[in-house]
Amino acid sequence: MNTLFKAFNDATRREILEMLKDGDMTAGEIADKFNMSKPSISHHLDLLKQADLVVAVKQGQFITYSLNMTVMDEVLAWFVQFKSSVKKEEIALPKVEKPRIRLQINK
Amino acid sequence: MNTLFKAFNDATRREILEMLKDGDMTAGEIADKFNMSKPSISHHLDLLKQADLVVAVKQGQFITYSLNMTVMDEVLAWFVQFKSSVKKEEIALPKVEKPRIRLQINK
DNA sequence: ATTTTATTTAGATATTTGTCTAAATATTTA
DNA sequence: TAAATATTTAGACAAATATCTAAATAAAAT
Repeated sequence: MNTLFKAFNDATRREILEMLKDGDMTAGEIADKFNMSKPSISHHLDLLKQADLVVAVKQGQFITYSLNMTVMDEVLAWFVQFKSSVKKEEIALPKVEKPRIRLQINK
Repeated sequence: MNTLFKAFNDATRREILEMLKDGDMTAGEIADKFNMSKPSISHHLDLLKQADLVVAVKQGQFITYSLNMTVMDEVLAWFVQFKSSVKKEEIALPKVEKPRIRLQINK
């Protein structure tokens, strides 16, 4: 889970994932969409790969990246499981406020 | 989403969330469960609060933390939406391999 | 009123992360 | 075989992060 959450914790990487929803892309095509050096994008792709969120396939001199939905499902499952295992608390009764005004009896 | 993913990107913070599933806890109770200084835990609680994942309520000298499931639902929705908007690709036909052996006719 | 208890804020520091440029690798084209 | 193209690896550096100790704040107990 650690590697997975780390992968998600960056706007560029999340954008890459969003882009890959519409179909596979080569490293170069991905890099062209960003105002960032190719080595930087390469590094982001590496982190996504480490997290198993994407798969890289070498085709000649190109490397095509595609989404791995299996892992996406795992993350989803983590959240669903989390939600379902939350213990419902008794409804907390509203606390009675300390009165700001009180009856004063002067002798 | 940024603040949210940042909050999730730490094992200690995820553990705190898991702990709160079983019921509300004070800052001190939470800190006692970790081998880490109170200021550090306080900092983690602050990030969880910024992400709206927890709510802090001061009760006398104690501060009680509880889960905010609303935001959990938002994250879940993000993943569900992501999944549902993935375009299905045509099934890639297996590439025909370059034959390693071929019929040779010698004159 | 003073001390104790619960918690946070401030400031310092080591580690991790994101980015860059330059160089290396691998493949295709001329 | 040499040049061009696609991509990664290596190394440097600044910014962000997680952690700590010491000090500040605020409420409760003595």
